[in-house]
Amino acid sequence: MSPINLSIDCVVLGFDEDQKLKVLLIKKFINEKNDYQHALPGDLVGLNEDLLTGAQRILNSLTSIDNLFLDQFSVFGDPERTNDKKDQSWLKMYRKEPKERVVTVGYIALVKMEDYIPHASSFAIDAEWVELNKVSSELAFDHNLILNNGIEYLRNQLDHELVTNLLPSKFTLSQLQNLYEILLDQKLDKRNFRKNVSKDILIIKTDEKQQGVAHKPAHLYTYKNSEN
Amino acid sequence: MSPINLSIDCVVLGFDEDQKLKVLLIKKFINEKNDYQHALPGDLVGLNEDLLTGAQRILNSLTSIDNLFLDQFSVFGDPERTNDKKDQSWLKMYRKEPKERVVTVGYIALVKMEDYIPHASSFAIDAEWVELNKVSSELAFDHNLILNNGIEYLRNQLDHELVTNLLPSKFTLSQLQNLYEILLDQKLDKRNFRKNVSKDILIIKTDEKQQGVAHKPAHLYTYKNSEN
DNA sequence: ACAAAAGTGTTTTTTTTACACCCATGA
DNA sequence: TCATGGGTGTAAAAAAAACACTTTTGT
Repeated sequence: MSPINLSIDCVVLGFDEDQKLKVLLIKKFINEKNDYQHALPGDLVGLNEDLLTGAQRILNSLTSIDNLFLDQFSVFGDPERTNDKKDQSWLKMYRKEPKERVVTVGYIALVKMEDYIPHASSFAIDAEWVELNKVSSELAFDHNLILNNGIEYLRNQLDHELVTNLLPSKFTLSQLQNLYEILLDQKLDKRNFRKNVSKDILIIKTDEKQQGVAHKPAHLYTYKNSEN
Repeated sequence: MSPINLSIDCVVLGFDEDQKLKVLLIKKFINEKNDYQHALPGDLVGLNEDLLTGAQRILNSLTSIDNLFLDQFSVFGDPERTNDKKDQSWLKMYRKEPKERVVTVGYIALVKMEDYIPHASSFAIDAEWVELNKVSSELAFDHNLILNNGIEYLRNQLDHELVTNLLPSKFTLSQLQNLYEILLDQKLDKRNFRKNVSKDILIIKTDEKQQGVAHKPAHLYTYKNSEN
């Protein structure tokens, strides 16, 4: 019998029409008085469940979509990570052994927010997208740390395939650049950006153009997946 | 009660006079008939032990040196990873619940082999340095995978501080280059290598030279730690 | 004098960065 | 005709790669 519990916490990032990068947080009560706190969606790993499968299960149960990207980025094993008063308060409500240590594996996902229909899972009273710069600095457990680590990891992993997956199947280069800028939180040079994109043989110019925009319509591009 | 056990496995790399990169493996009996197998040094995490502390403890108990570098690189959580016949045979001898799942965190260390005095820990009948290309493809559990992942991670982490730590406090640039070549398993251009090194203000030329070599003696350099 | 490793610069190529104007459309 | 975002190329700078001969020492 080992008193170390293993959990997975998912940093689920999405972006939407208002051009903000958001993270999916759940809201949960930490006592009987309706006090609540926000947390990353996460849960204990199933007894016989592979970690990636577990991450997918947890993510899917919270977002009901297939993930576009899901990657393990770190383990958080500070023995004190669940000992904060608020965290203990919550654990006492939901876990048989609230004092047992929980080591958690961080997974990061990047999803199309428009595809997402949020529904809160068992102990979550709400699941909502929160702009990154509006995220409380007092998330449950060490979730602020996990979130920051996850974002940093993601920024190092960005590539055209991953990013185009967040766009409609036909997209403009400005949409793509804009998305990179949001994800990296950094302005990019338009001409240099297009020079790079043009070297990627998987990004293909279609015959179509934007319709009904009050300016010169942009060409639409598509990402050619290697299995196509 | 969670039946998931958490362990740490250390990929401890060292190199020595014969200019080979080696990994520290332990040898353990897998039955009563003196059949044995090799494995990475690893053990269960202490109940209340921080992961890095645990990695240091396990490494230290096996090598009796302070580590120069120790970094978490991945988690291995395949529920089947301990189910191989040989592995079960070993687990039956040493664990109360051999069928319980074990999730392991991979740590990588890089040490000066000359400082190392191997002594086998409890269940290890031997601890020895093995050349990388002579490592059995049948290490315990998923240790071949862990080893390969660790090496790849390490190669991406190399820098002058880390590498000079493996050398005597005064070293020649050829020694340094040679060490990079061993670690990267790749030849480097001498002039370009020295050009890079010369840009690093922490690598300092001393007044001394090699003594008693049958060729032009090389200058000795030293690495200036930021705390000096 | 020879063997062995030390030491040294220049050129080419590639990659990255900086930068400004005309175009097509809808309102 | 105007406002809006679309689209385009070149030059400079920086980084990376290729490449060969002379020097100093011990034997």
